[in-house]
Amino acid sequence: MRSNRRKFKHEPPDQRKLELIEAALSLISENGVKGSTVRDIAQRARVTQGLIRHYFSSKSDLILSAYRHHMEQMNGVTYASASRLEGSAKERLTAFIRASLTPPVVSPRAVCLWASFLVQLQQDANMKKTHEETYTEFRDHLEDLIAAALKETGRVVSKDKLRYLATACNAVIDGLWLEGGALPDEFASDELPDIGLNSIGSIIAVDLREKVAQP
Amino acid sequence: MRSNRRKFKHEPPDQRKLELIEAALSLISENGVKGSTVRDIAQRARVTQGLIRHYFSSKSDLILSAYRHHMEQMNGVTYASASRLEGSAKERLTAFIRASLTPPVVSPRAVCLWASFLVQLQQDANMKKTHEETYTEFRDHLEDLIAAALKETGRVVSKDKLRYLATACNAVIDGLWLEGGALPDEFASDELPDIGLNSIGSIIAVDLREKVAQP
DNA sequence: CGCGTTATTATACGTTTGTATAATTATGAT
DNA sequence: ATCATAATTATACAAACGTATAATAACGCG
Repeated sequence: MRSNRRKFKHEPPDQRKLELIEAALSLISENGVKGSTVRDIAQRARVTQGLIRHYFSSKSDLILSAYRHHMEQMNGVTYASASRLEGSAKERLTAFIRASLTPPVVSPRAVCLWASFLVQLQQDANMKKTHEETYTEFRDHLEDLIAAALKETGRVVSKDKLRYLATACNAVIDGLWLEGGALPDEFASDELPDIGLNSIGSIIAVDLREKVAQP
Repeated sequence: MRSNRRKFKHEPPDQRKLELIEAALSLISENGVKGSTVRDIAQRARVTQGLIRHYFSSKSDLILSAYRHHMEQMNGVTYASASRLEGSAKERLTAFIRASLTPPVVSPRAVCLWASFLVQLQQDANMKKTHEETYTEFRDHLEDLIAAALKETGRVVSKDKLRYLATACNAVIDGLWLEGGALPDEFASDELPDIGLNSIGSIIAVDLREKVAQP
């Protein structure tokens, strides 16, 4: 009897794992975590469902891996923008804000993923831990950049005041990020970073507006 | 033979319906939409699951009703704060921002509900319509208040500039709302409206501070 | 080429889910 | 008190779900 079995290729384990994670993320952004079944995820990755159990001990294990991967990617993009610059503290802060308010960080996908994962955070202690780590990391990074930018202009602020400013700036970034991702058609391509730089500039009293190229 | 059947009381239909909606909302804020089964919802409302089908044609009908109820309530609280004031435009804008950044609008429950519903918006056309209506309503309300406050100080801005300012202010409110709800322990009771009033005041160049408050 | 290993497919199982329908109880009008 | 009606409970069912296990095909190594 002829075999009806699907043909398949052995992929390097890390690559297959990544494919499953990518399939999971794209589906979760569309249907949420509970709305993304292991069968759906396997189908999108073009494998059969049993394979998921071969690479991940359970569905929630896959979800956690996908969450970590996504957060690392988002934060990575943002941090890289600020750290590869050799310029002034003000320029690094500007680059950081700009990266936070530009695709791929700002995107419907990212907002939907954030919303989908939020529900799980309440129930999965491992995810909650990952969340707190990445959030604190981002917030401290922003606080350092603000402190450096203020110092650069000769200003010294108390620890409390610095925390206050970082919280406000962080909220502005989050808000713009949220709106930009939730309503992608409402904003012109440069509008979001523009609003962000102006607003944060107002809050910390540092002019972050980027000048037109000098003659 | 003695009946094992549960005793029950007839409730006024509207009240029972509201109880089911409240049970649904509280459960959705904990477990998401897909994570809240009709059995769970019925149990929290202390009725049996069949009753849900008696009041709602399907689960998604109940979800839509719950979403509408929640949004009306949130917007209602905010609008009431600004409209019952007879004071200046600046005072009304301040009250509006303050209400948007104070419980019950700011709360873990509200943020979780927002996140849970966001996923459904992509798939349910009725919910999407309700969403766009309530969002536009809020945003226009804010824009009107900003316009009035600017006019009060003798300033006139273009339509585009006004839209720009409203978008930025809206984003600040959203961001602070998000952070306040997601991290309720990070903020002292008056910190959130304080940051909001300062930041928005900076953006539109109107001093909204009610007292000497900045640390 | 043959062979062990493991990546992959295929099938099966028990539970939960939304929905449908039947059976009963409470309530208000007569 | 009785009766009709609406509210509520109880039960049933097919589909979908996460998980477990068995079968097979691809691959690297001798």
